[in-house]
Amino acid sequence: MNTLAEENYLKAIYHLSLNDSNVSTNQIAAALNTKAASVTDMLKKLSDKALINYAKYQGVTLTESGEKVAVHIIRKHRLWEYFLLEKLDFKWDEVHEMAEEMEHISSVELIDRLDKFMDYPRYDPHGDPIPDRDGNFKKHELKPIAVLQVNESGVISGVRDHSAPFLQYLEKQNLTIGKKIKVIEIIDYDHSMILQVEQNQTHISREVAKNLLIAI
Amino acid sequence: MNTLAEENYLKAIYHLSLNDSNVSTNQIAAALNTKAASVTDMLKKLSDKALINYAKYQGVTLTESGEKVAVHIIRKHRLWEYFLLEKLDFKWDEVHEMAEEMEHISSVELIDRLDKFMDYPRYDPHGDPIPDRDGNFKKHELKPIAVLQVNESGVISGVRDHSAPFLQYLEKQNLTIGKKIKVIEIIDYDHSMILQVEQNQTHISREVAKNLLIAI
DNA sequence: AATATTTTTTAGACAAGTCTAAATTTTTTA
DNA sequence: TAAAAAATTTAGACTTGTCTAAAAAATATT
Repeated sequence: MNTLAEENYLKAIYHLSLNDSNVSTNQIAAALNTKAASVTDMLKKLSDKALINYAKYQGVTLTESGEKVAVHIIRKHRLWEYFLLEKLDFKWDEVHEMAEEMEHISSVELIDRLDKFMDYPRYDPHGDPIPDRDGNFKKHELKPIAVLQVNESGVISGVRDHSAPFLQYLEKQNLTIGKKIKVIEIIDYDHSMILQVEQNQTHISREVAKNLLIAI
Repeated sequence: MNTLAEENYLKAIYHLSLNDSNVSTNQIAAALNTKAASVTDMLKKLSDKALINYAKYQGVTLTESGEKVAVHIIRKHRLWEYFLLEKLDFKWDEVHEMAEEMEHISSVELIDRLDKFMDYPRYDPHGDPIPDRDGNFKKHELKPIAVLQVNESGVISGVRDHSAPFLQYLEKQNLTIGKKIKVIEIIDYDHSMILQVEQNQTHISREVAKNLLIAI
């Protein structure tokens, strides 16, 4: 098995790979809140274990087996998040930190039974897809609200920023998963947007519009 | 917070304290499958953190705060065991290993909600009492079947050995928590016992009789 | 009570994972 | 395209938790 540190590196590399096919040392260092030198050390270890493709100064990609490990960790993370929300009544901004610890529980049988216990949920509380036991899942086709034009609408289906402050803000604005929104106005000056959400209108910054995702 | 290693030491010391008020370095080493020298090193750290009372060559006891930490870990362990058995349908011989990992999940709120979710169970699948959130629980008054005389009976209420092989053996012999047993005969030669369990009779060794507990 | 045995501690070493500071490579810019 | 800047790696060090071998203390034995 892999150590906790190794698992966290693989997960970080996986997430970063979604934006850039080749992930740099500095990106990983920033994601894990550590120093570039530490990352280099770990990349050698992961490379020795054939979990990543690594050439000095060239950045990294996950190997097939590295990706498999990463996806399984993400499966565990998202299933535990779903459990915390659905069964233990936590709010969507509270579950991430706990799931960060729980995702490292090793038993495969445990996670398969948890999956069954919850009747095989397909999406976690933040709208992210939950991989099945074979690692398969729909990479969801979402786009940020920021790309919408005036009068266009969509259904809130995910978030790009998973931090508690952002989620708490969304909760307060009633901008939660499943809600239908429509763009009423886009302010030229700062590209902020006025949205119709159910009976109310909300004014959101471009920053928020870029981090809130709707189904295509 | 305490490290994983520290938590495991505290838990081991707690369990050993139930038999001997003063716990020795070698006992801890045996319990944790490590070397006496390593134990000495850790005892110094735990002593520095005021979690144990330690004087060279004299063995250790837990301080009040050390015991509090240990009991909370045990609370987590037993609640997770209960969850695995009741909600995920694992068998009683399968839950211990997983709970060894899960007991280190740190969130107190999580464990309190898990407790509520399961409606505040008082005993885990092995008959051990589950401490409440304040660390209170009935230290149960059980005795091994080995102390019974012929014709005496009791209700199986706990085990002293929590290993999977022992539990699997008990399961096969139908000697599970809640079953009523009666001593039919004690063999002089090896002190093995013949028990009546429901409609059947079972012959158990003295070894087994010492590790199977009944309510007083 | 003196010696032998067992238990415990100390000393020194190692692996994992991290760090700072310096060196090297790559990329950018003038 | 050569110098400057940024990114990355190397070198050496530190912490945690572990180990083996040797020393010291406690306990048991004769």
